[in-house]
Amino acid sequence: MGTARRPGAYVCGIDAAMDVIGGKWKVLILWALNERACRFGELRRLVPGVTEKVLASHLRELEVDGIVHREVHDEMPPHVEYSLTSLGVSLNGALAPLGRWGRENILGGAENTHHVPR
Amino acid sequence: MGTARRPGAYVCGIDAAMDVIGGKWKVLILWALNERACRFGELRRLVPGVTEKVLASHLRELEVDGIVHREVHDEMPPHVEYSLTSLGVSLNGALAPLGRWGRENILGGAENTHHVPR
DNA sequence: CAGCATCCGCCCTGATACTG
DNA sequence: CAGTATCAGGGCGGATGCTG
Repeated sequence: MGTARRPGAYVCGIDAAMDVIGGKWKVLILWALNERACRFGELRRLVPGVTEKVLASHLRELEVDGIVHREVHDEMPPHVEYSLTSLGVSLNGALAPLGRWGRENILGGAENTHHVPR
Repeated sequence: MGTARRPGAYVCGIDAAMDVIGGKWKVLILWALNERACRFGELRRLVPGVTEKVLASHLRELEVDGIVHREVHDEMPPHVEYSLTSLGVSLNGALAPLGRWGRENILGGAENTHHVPR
């Protein structure tokens, strides 16, 4: 993990993509941001179990990889909004079939069609 | 990683799927087996860089998860063939869009349409 | 509120050697 | 050929505390 690692050593498109989404919580972050832009604290609540440090580092990696856009509003108290770039949106689209597969074959329910749980 | 971990703690289908393909070499193994059934030694050559130990453990996890079928021919010398189950085939299908995304957005070429490189 | 700094620990991964 | 056994290392993730 860590943003554009293995420079050119990718064997196929899938392991290249896996490298981008390979963090423990990244797909959950992607999923959360798919609905709407979020602030840091929101994301922390939407991704249950993640710590501040890991969330911050994952967000930074996703930002460097061009998946996530980070917008700083210069206020007090601080206000930062994270949102998907168009690349992030397309990534999420490419992830959708995998999500469906997991829901149908690992889980079993029909719940959780698209959005992040509460 | 290790086969049906986080019992029921999945938040959505994607992280459930990620848990199945979360090993460092698993998608490459899947990709290789998508073409044809393979013996252990073949896989080792088709997945460049993987060690015997890790390949064996990944294959075992994929087997327990119902993705890979392991068939032992009782001969001398030993002969074991690995192939995808129908679940594995469907997983690979769900992985295809992600592979396309990675190829188009991380790599850049049009090579590597589907099969594992030499 | 949105982080960074530091320390720590575990699990995954890797190298090597050996066996049925 | 197809693994297992053993040992070792590293990197990712986790907990806590502090700052602008």
